[in-house]
Amino acid sequence: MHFRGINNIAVDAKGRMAMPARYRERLLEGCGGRLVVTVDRDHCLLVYPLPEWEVIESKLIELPSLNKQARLLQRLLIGHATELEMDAQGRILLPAMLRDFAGLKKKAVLIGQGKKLEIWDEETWSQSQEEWVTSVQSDDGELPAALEELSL
Amino acid sequence: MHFRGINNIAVDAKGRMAMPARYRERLLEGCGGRLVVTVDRDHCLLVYPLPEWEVIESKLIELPSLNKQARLLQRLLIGHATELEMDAQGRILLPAMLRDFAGLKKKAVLIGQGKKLEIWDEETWSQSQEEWVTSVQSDDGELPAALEELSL
DNA sequence: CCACAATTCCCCACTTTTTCCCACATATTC
DNA sequence: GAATATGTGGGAAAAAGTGGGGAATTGTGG
Repeated sequence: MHFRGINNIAVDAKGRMAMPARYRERLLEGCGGRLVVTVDRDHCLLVYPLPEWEVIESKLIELPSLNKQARLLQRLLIGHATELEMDAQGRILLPAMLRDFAGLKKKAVLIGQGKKLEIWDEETWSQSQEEWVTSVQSDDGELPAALEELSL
Repeated sequence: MHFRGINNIAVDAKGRMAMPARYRERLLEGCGGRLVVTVDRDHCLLVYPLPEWEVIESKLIELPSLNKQARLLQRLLIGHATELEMDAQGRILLPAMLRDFAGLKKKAVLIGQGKKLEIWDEETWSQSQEEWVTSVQSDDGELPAALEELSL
Protein backbone atom coordinates (compact mmCIF):
# COMPACT_ATOMS: atom_id res chain seq x y z
CA MET A 1 0.00 0.00 0.00
CA HIS A 2 2.87 2.32 -0.85
CA PHE A 3 3.59 4.62 -3.72
CA ARG A 4 6.35 3.50 -6.01
CA GLY A 5 7.51 3.90 -9.57
CA ILE A 6 8.07 6.73 -11.97
CA ASN A 7 5.74 8.59 -14.34
CA ASN A 8 6.28 11.23 -16.93
CA ILE A 9 3.64 13.89 -16.58
CA ALA A 10 2.81 17.10 -18.37
CA VAL A 11 2.10 20.33 -16.57
CA ASP A 12 -0.23 22.38 -18.75
CA ALA A 13 -0.39 26.14 -19.13
CA LYS A 14 -2.74 26.43 -16.17
CA GLY A 15 -0.42 24.51 -13.88
CA ARG A 16 -2.45 21.34 -13.80
CA MET A 17 -1.04 17.82 -13.79
CA ALA A 18 -2.89 14.56 -14.25
CA MET A 19 -2.48 12.05 -11.45
CA PRO A 20 -1.60 8.67 -12.98
CA ALA A 21 -4.66 6.46 -13.16
CA ARG A 22 -3.14 3.72 -11.04
CA TYR A 23 -3.00 6.09 -8.04
CA ARG A 24 -6.44 7.65 -8.37
CA GLU A 25 -8.64 4.98 -6.93
CA ARG A 26 -6.32 4.62 -3.99
CA LEU A 27 -6.26 8.34 -3.36
CA LEU A 28 -10.01 8.60 -3.48
CA GLU A 29 -10.51 5.72 -1.07
CA GLY A 30 -7.68 6.57 1.24
CA CYS A 31 -8.36 10.24 1.71
CA GLY A 32 -11.24 11.29 -0.52
CA GLY A 33 -8.79 12.79 -2.99
CA ARG A 34 -7.59 15.31 -0.41
CA LEU A 35 -3.88 15.89 -0.77
CA VAL A 36 -1.23 18.16 0.67
CA VAL A 37 1.59 19.51 -1.48
CA THR A 38 4.70 21.05 -0.02
CA VAL A 39 8.33 21.60 -0.91
CA ASP A 40 11.52 19.64 -0.30
CA ARG A 41 15.08 20.84 0.32
CA ASP A 42 16.11 19.19 -2.93
CA HIS A 43 13.86 21.55 -4.86
CA CYS A 44 11.15 19.13 -5.68
CA LEU A 45 7.56 18.99 -4.46
CA LEU A 46 6.16 16.46 -2.03
CA VAL A 47 2.59 15.18 -2.26
CA TYR A 48 1.00 13.47 0.74
CA PRO A 49 -2.46 12.06 1.29
CA LEU A 50 -3.94 14.42 3.88
CA PRO A 51 -3.94 11.89 6.77
CA GLU A 52 -0.28 11.01 6.19
CA TRP A 53 0.61 14.67 6.12
CA GLU A 54 -1.06 15.36 9.41
CA VAL A 55 1.17 12.81 11.11
CA ILE A 56 4.27 14.45 9.70
CA GLU A 57 3.05 17.92 10.52
CA SER A 58 2.54 17.09 14.17
CA LYS A 59 6.02 15.57 14.33
CA LEU A 60 7.42 18.77 12.90
CA ILE A 61 5.50 20.93 15.33
CA GLU A 62 6.85 18.91 18.24
CA LEU A 63 10.44 19.68 17.28
CA PRO A 64 12.31 21.98 19.70
CA SER A 65 11.59 25.56 18.64
CA LEU A 66 14.97 26.83 19.79
CA ASN A 67 16.84 24.64 17.36
CA LYS A 68 17.64 26.58 14.23
CA GLN A 69 17.52 23.58 11.88
CA ALA A 70 14.14 22.67 13.28
CA ARG A 71 12.74 26.15 12.69
CA LEU A 72 14.01 26.13 9.13
CA LEU A 73 12.41 22.77 8.47
CA GLN A 74 9.13 23.94 9.94
CA ARG A 75 9.01 27.08 7.85
CA LEU A 76 9.95 25.21 4.72
CA LEU A 77 7.57 22.30 5.07
CA ILE A 78 4.61 23.61 7.03
CA GLY A 79 4.93 27.03 5.50
CA HIS A 80 4.52 25.79 1.97
CA ALA A 81 2.02 23.05 2.67
CA THR A 82 -1.07 23.53 0.53
CA GLU A 83 -4.17 21.38 0.65
CA LEU A 84 -5.77 20.57 -2.68
CA GLU A 85 -8.14 18.10 -4.31
CA MET A 86 -8.27 16.19 -7.56
CA ASP A 87 -10.73 17.50 -10.12
CA ALA A 88 -13.19 15.33 -12.04
CA GLN A 89 -10.46 14.38 -14.53
CA GLY A 90 -8.11 13.24 -11.80
CA ARG A 91 -5.85 16.28 -12.07
CA ILE A 92 -4.45 18.55 -9.39
CA LEU A 93 -3.74 22.26 -9.78
CA LEU A 94 -0.30 23.14 -8.47
CA PRO A 95 -0.08 26.66 -7.01
CA ALA A 96 2.16 28.95 -9.02
CA MET A 97 4.45 29.54 -6.06
CA LEU A 98 5.21 25.87 -5.65
CA ARG A 99 5.73 25.38 -9.37
CA ASP A 100 8.30 28.15 -9.31
CA PHE A 101 10.02 26.69 -6.28
CA ALA A 102 10.54 23.37 -8.02
CA GLY A 103 11.40 25.02 -11.34
CA LEU A 104 8.58 23.13 -13.01
CA LYS A 105 8.19 23.67 -16.71
CA LYS A 106 6.04 21.70 -19.12
CA LYS A 107 7.63 18.33 -18.59
CA ALA A 108 7.74 16.90 -15.11
CA VAL A 109 8.32 13.56 -13.42
CA LEU A 110 6.27 11.98 -10.64
CA ILE A 111 8.10 9.59 -8.34
CA GLY A 112 6.51 7.23 -5.85
CA GLN A 113 8.34 7.30 -2.51
CA GLY A 114 6.44 5.15 -0.08
CA LYS A 115 4.07 7.32 1.89
CA LYS A 116 4.54 10.27 -0.43
CA LEU A 117 5.02 11.25 -4.04
CA GLU A 118 7.69 13.56 -5.39
CA ILE A 119 7.31 15.92 -8.33
CA TRP A 120 10.45 16.96 -10.20
CA ASP A 121 11.12 19.08 -13.20
CA GLU A 122 12.18 16.56 -15.80
CA GLU A 123 15.48 18.18 -16.56
CA THR A 124 16.41 18.56 -12.89
CA TRP A 125 15.49 14.95 -12.29
CA SER A 126 17.55 13.45 -15.07
CA GLN A 127 20.55 15.53 -14.11
CA SER A 128 20.34 14.56 -10.46
CA GLN A 129 19.75 10.98 -11.48
CA GLU A 130 23.06 10.69 -13.27
CA GLU A 131 24.90 12.11 -10.32
CA TRP A 132 23.26 9.65 -7.97
CA VAL A 133 24.00 6.59 -9.99
CA THR A 134 27.67 7.39 -9.76
CA SER A 135 27.78 8.87 -6.26
CA VAL A 136 25.86 6.07 -4.59
CA GLN A 137 28.45 3.55 -5.58
CA SER A 138 31.54 5.66 -5.16
CA ASP A 139 31.74 6.89 -1.57
CA ASP A 140 31.07 3.75 0.41
CA GLY A 141 33.04 5.15 3.28
CA GLU A 142 30.29 7.11 4.98
CA LEU A 143 27.37 4.75 4.86
CA PRO A 144 25.28 4.54 8.01
CA ALA A 145 25.08 1.15 9.66
CA ALA A 146 21.54 0.54 8.48
CA LEU A 147 22.67 0.86 4.90
CA GLU A 148 25.68 -1.39 5.23
CA GLU A 149 23.49 -4.24 6.32
CA LEU A 150 20.93 -3.79 3.61
CA SER A 151 20.61 -6.82 1.40
CA LEU A 152 18.91 -6.35 -1.92
CA MET B 1 12.84 -21.63 -4.54
CA HIS B 2 15.66 -19.54 -6.00
CA PHE B 3 16.29 -18.20 -9.45
CA ARG B 4 19.48 -19.22 -11.15
CA GLY B 5 20.87 -19.56 -14.60
CA ILE B 6 20.99 -17.39 -17.66
CA ASN B 7 18.57 -16.91 -20.55
CA ASN B 8 18.72 -15.06 -23.81
CA ILE B 9 15.51 -13.15 -24.35
CA ALA B 10 14.12 -10.86 -27.01
CA VAL B 11 12.52 -7.51 -26.28
CA ASP B 12 9.95 -6.66 -28.95
CA ALA B 13 9.04 -3.27 -30.37
CA LYS B 14 6.49 -2.64 -27.63
CA GLY B 15 8.97 -3.39 -24.89
CA ARG B 16 7.64 -6.81 -23.98
CA MET B 17 9.77 -9.77 -23.00
CA ALA B 18 8.71 -13.37 -22.54
CA MET B 19 9.43 -14.85 -19.14
CA PRO B 20 11.16 -18.24 -19.61
CA ALA B 21 8.65 -21.04 -19.22
CA ARG B 22 10.48 -22.69 -16.36
CA TYR B 23 9.90 -19.61 -14.19
CA ARG B 24 6.25 -19.06 -15.02
CA GLU B 25 4.58 -21.68 -12.92
CA ARG B 26 6.65 -20.68 -9.95
CA LEU B 27 5.84 -17.01 -10.42
CA LEU B 28 2.13 -17.67 -10.72
CA GLU B 29 2.08 -19.81 -7.59
CA GLY B 30 4.43 -17.69 -5.54
CA CYS B 31 2.92 -14.31 -6.19
CA GLY B 32 0.08 -14.61 -8.68
CA GLY B 33 2.35 -13.37 -11.44
CA ARG B 34 2.74 -10.04 -9.68
CA LEU B 35 6.26 -8.72 -10.10
CA VAL B 36 8.18 -5.57 -9.36
CA VAL B 37 10.87 -4.26 -11.68
CA THR B 38 13.34 -1.63 -10.63
CA VAL B 39 16.78 -0.41 -11.57
CA ASP B 40 20.26 -1.18 -10.31
CA ARG B 41 23.30 1.09 -10.10
CA ASP B 42 25.04 -1.14 -12.63
CA HIS B 43 22.48 -0.09 -15.24
CA CYS B 44 20.56 -3.29 -15.33
CA LEU B 45 17.01 -4.04 -14.17
CA LEU B 46 16.01 -6.09 -11.14
CA VAL B 47 12.86 -8.22 -11.10
CA TYR B 48 11.39 -9.33 -7.79
CA PRO B 49 8.28 -11.29 -6.94
CA LEU B 50 6.03 -8.72 -5.25
CA PRO B 51 6.28 -10.22 -1.73
CA GLU B 52 10.08 -10.30 -1.88
CA TRP B 53 10.15 -6.71 -3.03
CA GLU B 54 7.90 -5.49 -0.26
CA VAL B 55 10.39 -6.71 2.32
CA ILE B 56 13.15 -4.70 0.70
CA GLU B 57 10.95 -1.68 0.21
CA SER B 58 9.97 -1.46 3.85
CA LYS B 59 13.62 -1.64 4.86
CA LEU B 60 14.34 1.24 2.51
CA ILE B 61 11.44 3.33 3.75
CA GLU B 62 12.58 2.94 7.33
CA LEU B 63 15.92 4.55 6.56
CA PRO B 64 16.37 8.04 8.06
CA SER B 65 14.96 10.66 5.62
CA LEU B 66 17.56 13.23 6.52
CA ASN B 67 20.46 11.03 5.44
CA LYS B 68 21.56 11.92 1.96
CA GLN B 69 22.77 8.48 0.91
CA ALA B 70 19.51 7.00 2.08
CA ARG B 71 17.46 9.45 0.07
CA LEU B 72 19.47 8.71 -3.04
CA LEU B 73 18.94 4.99 -2.65
CA GLN B 74 15.23 5.48 -2.01
CA ARG B 75 14.77 7.61 -5.07
CA LEU B 76 16.74 5.23 -7.21
CA LEU B 77 15.16 1.98 -6.08
CA ILE B 78 11.66 2.81 -4.86
CA GLY B 79 11.40 5.62 -7.36
CA HIS B 80 11.82 3.27 -10.27
CA ALA B 81 10.02 0.27 -8.83
CA THR B 82 7.15 -0.60 -11.10
CA GLU B 83 4.59 -3.29 -10.38
CA LEU B 84 3.57 -5.36 -13.36
CA GLU B 85 1.92 -8.64 -14.23
CA MET B 86 2.52 -11.31 -16.79
CA ASP B 87 0.08 -11.32 -19.69
CA ALA B 88 -1.69 -14.40 -21.02
CA GLN B 89 1.41 -15.33 -23.03
CA GLY B 90 3.68 -15.12 -20.00
CA ARG B 91 5.27 -11.84 -21.04
CA ILE B 92 5.93 -8.69 -19.05
CA LEU B 93 5.83 -5.17 -20.46
CA LEU B 94 8.87 -3.19 -19.39
CA PRO B 95 8.16 0.54 -19.05
CA ALA B 96 9.99 2.68 -21.59
CA MET B 97 11.82 4.60 -18.90
CA LEU B 98 13.33 1.47 -17.40
CA ARG B 99 14.30 0.12 -20.80
CA ASP B 100 16.13 3.34 -21.48
CA PHE B 101 17.85 3.24 -18.13
CA ALA B 102 19.25 -0.21 -18.80
CA GLY B 103 20.00 0.60 -22.44
CA LEU B 104 17.86 -2.34 -23.54
CA LYS B 105 17.69 -2.98 -27.24
CA LYS B 106 16.27 -6.02 -29.00
CA LYS B 107 18.55 -8.59 -27.45
CA ALA B 108 18.69 -8.93 -23.69
CA VAL B 109 19.86 -11.38 -21.08
CA LEU B 110 17.92 -12.63 -18.06
CA ILE B 111 19.97 -13.82 -15.11
CA GLY B 112 18.74 -15.69 -12.06
CA GLN B 113 20.15 -14.18 -8.86
CA GLY B 114 18.54 -15.96 -5.97
CA LYS B 115 15.53 -14.00 -4.83
CA LYS B 116 15.61 -11.79 -7.88
CA LEU B 117 16.23 -11.78 -11.60
CA GLU B 118 18.44 -9.36 -13.47
CA ILE B 119 17.82 -8.07 -16.97
CA TRP B 120 20.79 -6.81 -18.96
CA ASP B 121 21.23 -5.52 -22.44
CA GLU B 122 23.13 -8.31 -24.14
CA GLU B 123 25.99 -6.16 -25.26
CA THR B 124 26.39 -4.47 -21.88
CA TRP B 125 26.33 -7.85 -20.23
CA SER B 126 29.04 -9.48 -22.27
CA GLN B 127 31.27 -6.46 -21.88
CA SER B 128 30.81 -6.24 -18.12
CA GLN B 129 31.32 -9.93 -17.72
CA GLU B 130 34.83 -9.82 -19.12
CA GLU B 131 35.76 -6.98 -16.83
CA TRP B 132 34.50 -8.81 -13.76
CA VAL B 133 36.37 -11.99 -14.41
CA THR B 134 39.58 -10.03 -14.24
CA SER B 135 38.67 -7.49 -11.56
CA VAL B 136 37.25 -9.89 -8.98
CA GLN B 137 40.54 -11.68 -8.61
CA SER B 138 42.65 -8.58 -8.51
CA ASP B 139 41.50 -6.41 -5.58
CA ASP B 140 41.44 -8.77 -2.62
CA GLY B 141 42.60 -6.03 -0.33
CA GLU B 142 39.35 -4.27 0.52
CA LEU B 143 36.85 -7.04 1.17
CA PRO B 144 34.26 -6.45 3.91
CA ALA B 145 34.23 -8.86 6.81
CA ALA B 146 31.37 -10.99 5.56
CA LEU B 147 33.20 -11.61 2.32
CA GLU B 148 36.44 -12.56 4.02
CA GLU B 149 34.69 -15.39 5.81
CA LEU B 150 32.87 -16.65 2.77
CA SER B 151 33.64 -20.25 1.90
CA LEU B 152 32.87 -21.25 -1.67
C1' DC C 1 -21.09 48.27 -2.74
C1' DC C 2 -20.05 47.65 -7.32
C1' DA C 3 -17.11 46.74 -11.29
C1' DC C 4 -13.28 44.70 -13.11
C1' DA C 5 -9.58 41.45 -13.39
C1' DA C 6 -7.52 37.27 -12.39
C1' DT C 7 -7.76 32.83 -11.08
C1' DT C 8 -10.02 28.50 -10.46
C1' DC C 9 -13.31 25.03 -11.76
C1' DC C 10 -16.01 22.15 -14.78
C1' DC C 11 -16.96 20.21 -18.98
C1' DC C 12 -16.09 18.57 -23.68
C1' DA C 13 -13.16 16.88 -27.42
C1' DC C 14 -9.05 15.13 -29.28
C1' DT C 15 -4.65 12.43 -29.20
C1' DT C 16 -1.74 9.09 -27.44
C1' DT C 17 -0.76 5.13 -24.89
C1' DT C 18 -1.88 0.88 -22.96
C1' DT C 19 -4.17 -3.43 -22.81
C1' DC C 20 -6.16 -7.38 -24.58
C1' DC C 21 -6.62 -10.73 -27.89
C1' DC C 22 -5.65 -13.48 -31.96
C1' DA C 23 -2.53 -15.53 -35.22
C1' DC C 24 1.68 -17.23 -36.74
C1' DA C 25 6.55 -18.82 -36.23
C1' DT C 26 9.80 -21.54 -33.95
C1' DA C 27 11.36 -24.97 -30.96
C1' DT C 28 10.62 -29.56 -28.24
C1' DT C 29 8.82 -33.81 -27.43
C1' DC C 30 7.12 -38.16 -28.36
C1' DG D 1 7.10 -36.03 -38.62
C1' DA D 2 3.08 -34.84 -36.07
C1' DA D 3 1.65 -32.69 -31.81
C1' DT D 4 2.42 -29.84 -28.02
C1' DA D 5 4.59 -26.16 -25.92
C1' DT D 6 6.99 -21.90 -26.27
C1' DG D 7 8.26 -17.56 -28.33
C1' DT D 8 7.05 -13.51 -31.31
C1' DG D 9 4.47 -10.02 -33.76
C1' DG D 10 0.74 -7.00 -34.66
C1' DG D 11 -4.16 -5.11 -34.82
C1' DA D 12 -8.02 -3.13 -32.56
C1' DA D 13 -10.68 -1.70 -28.52
C1' DA D 14 -10.34 0.61 -24.39
C1' DA D 15 -8.39 3.69 -21.21
C1' DA D 16 -5.59 7.37 -19.96
C1' DG D 17 -3.43 11.78 -20.92
C1' DT D 18 -3.80 16.43 -22.75
C1' DG D 19 -5.55 20.87 -24.14
C1' DG D 20 -8.81 24.58 -24.29
C1' DG D 21 -13.36 27.22 -23.91
C1' DG D 22 -16.32 29.30 -20.96
C1' DA D 23 -18.83 29.65 -16.43
C1' DA D 24 -18.17 30.50 -11.67
C1' DT D 25 -15.62 32.16 -7.95
C1' DT D 26 -12.42 34.95 -5.66
C1' DG D 27 -9.91 39.03 -4.87
C1' DT D 28 -8.79 43.93 -5.65
C1' DG D 29 -9.45 48.72 -6.25
C1' DG D 30 -12.21 52.34 -6.91
